[in-house]
Amino acid sequence: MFNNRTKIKTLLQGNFVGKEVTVMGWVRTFRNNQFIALNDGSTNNNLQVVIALGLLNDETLKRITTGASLKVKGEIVASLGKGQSIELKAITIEILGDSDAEKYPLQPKKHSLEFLREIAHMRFRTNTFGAVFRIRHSLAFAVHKFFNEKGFVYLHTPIITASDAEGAGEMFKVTTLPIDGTAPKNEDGTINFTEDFFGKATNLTVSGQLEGELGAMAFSDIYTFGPTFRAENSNTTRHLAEFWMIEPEMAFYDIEDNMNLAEEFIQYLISYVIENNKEDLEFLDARLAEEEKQKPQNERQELGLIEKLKFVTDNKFERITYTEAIQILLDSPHYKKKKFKYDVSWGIDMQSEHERYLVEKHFKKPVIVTGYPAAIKAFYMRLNNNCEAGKETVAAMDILAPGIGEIVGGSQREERYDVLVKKMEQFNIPVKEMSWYLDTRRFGTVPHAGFGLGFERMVQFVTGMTNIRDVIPFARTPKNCEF
RNA sequence: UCCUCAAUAGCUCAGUUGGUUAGAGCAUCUGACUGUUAAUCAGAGGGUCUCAGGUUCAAGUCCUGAUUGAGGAGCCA
Repeated sequence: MFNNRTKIKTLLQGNFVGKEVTVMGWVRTFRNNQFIALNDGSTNNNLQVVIALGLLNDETLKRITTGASLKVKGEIVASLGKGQSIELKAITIEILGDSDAEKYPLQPKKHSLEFLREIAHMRFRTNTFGAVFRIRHSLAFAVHKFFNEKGFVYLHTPIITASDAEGAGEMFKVTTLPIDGTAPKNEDGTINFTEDFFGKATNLTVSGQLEGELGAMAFSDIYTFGPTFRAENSNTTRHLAEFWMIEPEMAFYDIEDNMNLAEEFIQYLISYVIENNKEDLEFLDARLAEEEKQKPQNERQELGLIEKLKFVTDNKFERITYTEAIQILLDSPHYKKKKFKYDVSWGIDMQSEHERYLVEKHFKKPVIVTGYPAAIKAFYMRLNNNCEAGKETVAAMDILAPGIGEIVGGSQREERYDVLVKKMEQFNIPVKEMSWYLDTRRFGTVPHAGFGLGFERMVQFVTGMTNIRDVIPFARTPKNCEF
């Protein structure tokens, strides 16, 4: 029986002084042959275990090394030392698992994030990653809580898909055919997929949106939350080959409703973490402040992490149209001094530098941009009424966050059958293969909208971690699929 | 995929103009120390200088290529 122990979080929160308890955890440091900093992952804080002189023989003392796992029975007492309010006076100590100090990679010192990434299987045991992944959990839980409270249905859209019409980037192929060149071929030399497992070419999903729309046409409001795959050769701090995405889809919503929901959603998620991960946020806040100190003054963030999060929950997001955004850029001193690498004019797909300027320099808070040119956005986005010829726009919305860039991409969907089919033809989408999608527009079509939120980018925003590979347990990126 | 930069002890990094035996802090090991806070003090061990070529009397240092990593760009969430 192991489960009669008390978690360290519980001990530090409650009033246990004078009580006898059993704790289990891993040694973070062992000082003076007397003080163990024990951590069990329930909280960022350690419990100090005190060993009285003579309790253990020398041989056992030597086995208490960084990383070893212990079972300690003892009495909770008010701490004599200054760094903590309570500590555990050990009665018995059992070493559950030794940790060879010469080989254990984590030392009681600061490690670089790059090094910890290489030992991702061990990095959960550090303060930083402990905090990051407890927050990641809280965010995931809050996602379900938010939508459940609003009556949304959690829909599991497929991970293996035959639809290649989404156009959201390169896909990973899924097949059971041999890859050594002996796969069955058609007369023209292409692979004969009718002999493949599914009888057709299949891929890992790049988005659950199209299937999500089918659900919304019955349940009114649905959301998906699952893994998503992109085979792009992207080497950046904000892209992964395997990531998690949340895609709500709502019937009887227009673009305005969509924006309201997305804003409320993001603010809810942040508030949940502020309330439930106070210590983890405080740790990350201090860590970030320390890092900021290393930077030259003009590159430093104005707000600390917690201040930034509170600012986002307490203030409305800025809402502007694409046309207004372009005008702001054209009027900016930055543009007039020719500091943009890429030119600005109506119709361009805004570059990172443009989005960063709007969010980080001009507004200094999350910005929702709507009404993008139809030509640069996906086929399913609703064409706006009364557009000037040659300046057609769609009811798209992107939410841009400081430091992260695009955190949400969404739109009101094109519900008019004729307009949608015409759009698909323009975008070279095979109308025939997509008839299941078009059925929603044939039978009881309604105005509807939805968006996709990159979960890891959200975790980045909340934790202040600058590299997306540090907010997912085991990052999959080009040339990297360890563990 | 493109651009820039980097790779030296377990980790973080120094290594001068190409020159003799490649250094430091932390970690580890040995010893001391029983109210420590990434404990402290004394001593010791620890190197295929990423890999493959090349230039040179001589390469950690210069050149070419590869690999890996970081930052930026594109693609996007």
